[in-house]
Amino acid sequence: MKRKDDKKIIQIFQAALRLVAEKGLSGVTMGDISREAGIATGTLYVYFKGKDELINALFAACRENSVQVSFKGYNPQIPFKPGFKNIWLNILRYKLQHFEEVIFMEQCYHSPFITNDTREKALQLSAPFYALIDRGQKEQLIKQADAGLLLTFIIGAMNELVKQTHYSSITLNRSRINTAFDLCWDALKA
Amino acid sequence: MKRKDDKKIIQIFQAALRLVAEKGLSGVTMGDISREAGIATGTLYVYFKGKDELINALFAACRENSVQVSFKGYNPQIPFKPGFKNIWLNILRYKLQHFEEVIFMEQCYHSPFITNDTREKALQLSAPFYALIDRGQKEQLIKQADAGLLLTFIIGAMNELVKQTHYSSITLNRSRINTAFDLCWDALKA
DNA sequence: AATATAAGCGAATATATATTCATTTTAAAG
DNA sequence: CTTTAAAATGAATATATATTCGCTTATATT
Repeated sequence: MKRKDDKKIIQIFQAALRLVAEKGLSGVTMGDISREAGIATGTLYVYFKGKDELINALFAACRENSVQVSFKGYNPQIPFKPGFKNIWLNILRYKLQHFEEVIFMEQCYHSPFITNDTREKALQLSAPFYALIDRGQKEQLIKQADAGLLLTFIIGAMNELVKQTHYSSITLNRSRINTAFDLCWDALKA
Repeated sequence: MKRKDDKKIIQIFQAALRLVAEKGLSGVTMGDISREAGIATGTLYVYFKGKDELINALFAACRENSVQVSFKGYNPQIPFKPGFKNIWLNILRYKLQHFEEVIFMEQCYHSPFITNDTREKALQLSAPFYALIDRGQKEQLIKQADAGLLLTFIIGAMNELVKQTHYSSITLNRSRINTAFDLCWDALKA
């Protein structure tokens, strides 16, 4: 007896991510994915019921992974601003290093592939971010505006930064990163 | 003899926009578009050589239109901040009223449909925005950071705001709009 | 009003893509 | 080492989609 190979799922996911970032969700076929992953097309159907399931599983995996990474090293003991910056940098680093995920998630949001259930579950994972904003507001450090609005601002700006960085191939050096963070912080601060 | 009908092109474009916003670029077929536009599938090919040309033409039209609208009412005579806010509001209004275009443009960017040529031309239309930032910097009103970075911030935050508004169906009332603008301005101001 | 010319049509065709399945390969268990 | 069950394969099939084309309809021009 042979066991399903977890490594193969990762191969499949990475192949799909690479291809979607390059050609968009509309331009990627099951055949493309299998070729890029170095397996036969039929094998995809051993791991996933079909294209829908594959895309939904990948979407969920990306979302979970990204939330996990964001709070790495976060400790509520340390003061808000450095703690916030740590998270901000975690997210930025992650998105720069996993550019394909940024594009994939963006493309997915308006595709018929993603089910409402998958969407819902992704949304629920945002809770820690709301809690973070809440802390900053309780400490009177950031504006008393709707947390959703503030998060929208932070994430929207960062996503666009990551995309612009990727296309322009301007290297995002330390100075540029700090400038970007200052823009973000000045926007938020009370 | 019968002439090609400009109104029909608009019908086709609007149908395509509606469908892409709903189902994503990957989920929209030529058949869908013709049905939604109320014409026969073959007629699409009277107006466009094929799907590629249709998508590229729509992309270019959206981009031109949005730049046009942005600077409506702008007058370099009036002080920078209200002039800037006017433009910011123009863009926000436009994006809220033409949500399908926001999604369509986003989806297109990473699709194999859009040619490099189309992409290039879209980029060139950004010149007036760079000029605007330049003015603000010369007047010492906004930060002396790279203009591309500042624009990225403004546009990224706004796009996300528009999307979040649409999904959450939180109405963006005057107070919320002003809060959002303040976030933006506080980020930029010197 | 007659004619010419292009738009408009949609079923038929060509093409691309997802999915299945009979067969082969792999590796765990006895 | 043999057996066995599941994974892996990829050509074959089913399905979906883009595109074409012979024909009809509309309307400018004479």
